[in-house]
Amino acid sequence: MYTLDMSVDLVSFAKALADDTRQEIMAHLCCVWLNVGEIVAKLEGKVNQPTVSHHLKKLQEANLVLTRQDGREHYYTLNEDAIALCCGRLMLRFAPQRAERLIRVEDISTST
Amino acid sequence: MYTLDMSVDLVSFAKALADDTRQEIMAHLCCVWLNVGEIVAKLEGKVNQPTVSHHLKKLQEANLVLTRQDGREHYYTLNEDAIALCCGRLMLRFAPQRAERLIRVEDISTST
DNA sequence: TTGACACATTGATGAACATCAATGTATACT
DNA sequence: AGTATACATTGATGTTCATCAATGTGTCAA
Repeated sequence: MYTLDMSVDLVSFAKALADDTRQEIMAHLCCVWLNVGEIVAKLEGKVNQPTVSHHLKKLQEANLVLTRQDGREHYYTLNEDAIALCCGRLMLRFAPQRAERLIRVEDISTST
Repeated sequence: MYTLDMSVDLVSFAKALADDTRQEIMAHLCCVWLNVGEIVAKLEGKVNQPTVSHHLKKLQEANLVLTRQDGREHYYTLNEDAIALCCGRLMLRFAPQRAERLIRVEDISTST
């Protein structure tokens, strides 16, 4: 059962997702831990390291990534629980008649 | 079964949601048809009519609202199908290990 | 401790965007 | 035809934001 205190408001969630580079980073972080250098490499010159760090900070502020430090290297991965919660709440709020057919409503808090 | 041609890419979807006023308008349009004047009234002076028209245009470009004209009045409501599709695809892409427990995967296109 | 490495932070710059007053356009009424 | 209504569009303005070069901070290795 998800509770509100681990949540993120839906505007912040949308803002965190509202950038092409950030979604590309997120796709690379799905189900795997990568450090910053590896992420920069995956982006193949599209952006530089400070830009990646900037986006990682934004994602962290939105609670969409988990962090682990190992020596000098900082590893990131997606916070699937938070993402699934936000997606579920988005659907409940803006597509409630579809949501009731698609998702396990009892697992998502319905309070605003 | 949803198909890709009615879809919206997930960055555009997020950008459409990435504004406080727009989400407030969307909340008012959930499961009900309202014309522009009624939406302006619901916002209680927060923004003016041109701003509401601007946001409605953005939502329409993102395919998140349906439109109907009746005389001089233009009515809007949420496009729940498109919203549910985008939420489902977001979950499949960024929280796949949660999505497989929560949603009817067979109803959502998995192609990129 | 000195040098190299991994990453974060700062400051500057240009682009995207929300907002509104003013105006345009289409519809309805008389 | 003429006026009023409902909404869209335009142009201007201030803000938010993505990006990068330069620099700072912490960690490892010799």
